[in-house]
Amino acid sequence: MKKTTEEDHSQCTNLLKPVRDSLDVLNGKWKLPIIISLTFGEKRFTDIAKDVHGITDRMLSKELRDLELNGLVVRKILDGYPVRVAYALTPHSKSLKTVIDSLRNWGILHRKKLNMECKEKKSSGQLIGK
Amino acid sequence: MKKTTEEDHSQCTNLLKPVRDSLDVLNGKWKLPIIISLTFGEKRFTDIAKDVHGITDRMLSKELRDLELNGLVVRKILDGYPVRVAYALTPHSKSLKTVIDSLRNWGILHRKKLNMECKEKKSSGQLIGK
DNA sequence: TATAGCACTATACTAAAGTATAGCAATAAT
DNA sequence: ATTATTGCTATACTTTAGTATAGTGCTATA
Repeated sequence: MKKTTEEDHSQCTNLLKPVRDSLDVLNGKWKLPIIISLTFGEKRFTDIAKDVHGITDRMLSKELRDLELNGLVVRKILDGYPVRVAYALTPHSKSLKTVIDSLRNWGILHRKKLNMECKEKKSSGQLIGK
Repeated sequence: MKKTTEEDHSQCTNLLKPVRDSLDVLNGKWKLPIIISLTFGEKRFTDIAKDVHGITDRMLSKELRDLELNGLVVRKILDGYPVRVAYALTPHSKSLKTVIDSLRNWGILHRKKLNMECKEKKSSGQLIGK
């Protein structure tokens, strides 16, 4: 193994910095799922909740506020009585498409790998606990 | 706004499921940064710590263990005295490259956007507080 | 002999993320 | 008249993530 150089380190920092900027905005269990739900068109609170299985109202409410503050979601008040609300993506959050696609593809790959390992263990009798 | 259909919902679920699989493995502030550090070659504990600015030894130790369990990192014991350890990516974690690239690109875009907003506010005198 | 590096672990703590449960004001449907 | 729906908020809580600080046994270097 060759020694880590200053050169390597600054190259690494260059890649790291923008990735961390992304992670700061997208962190947590729910933000990307909410955005994904909205990629299929603007939706109401309860419709998002139905898509994003397992989220509580409190979390959905909080995360939508966070996303709005970061300019990733807009809250639209639909005119008419009673007042209804819809959430939609912004052009900025639409640019997350490639991020979402790459995570989707990797997720599929990862699950495939897990299944393969599971089969291997079964056939060699190693399947003991977690 | 058209009503959310069953069709839409199952399409959404299809996209959501693998993304959540990815997020489950990659969640938190440190996992991707650690992996990024290792994309520049296998490294020792303290070298990773230098790249991933701000991480504590405890976190690094814990996250490396997690990543190892999930098959994203291998721990190599280098022979010789004193015993030295190096961490390296696996083929599986190398397949995260597209994920990392897309996050990097989006991070750059996001920061550009923030800077623009900041300038706008300055020029219209709205820069108050956070 | 002293100091620093390596690869950690231990203990104790704070802060943030997330859950559970309930309620509310308005309207719509039965 | 009753119940359900919508889009939330409030309170209280648990769990997980992350920080701070110290220490260990070893070796290499000055």
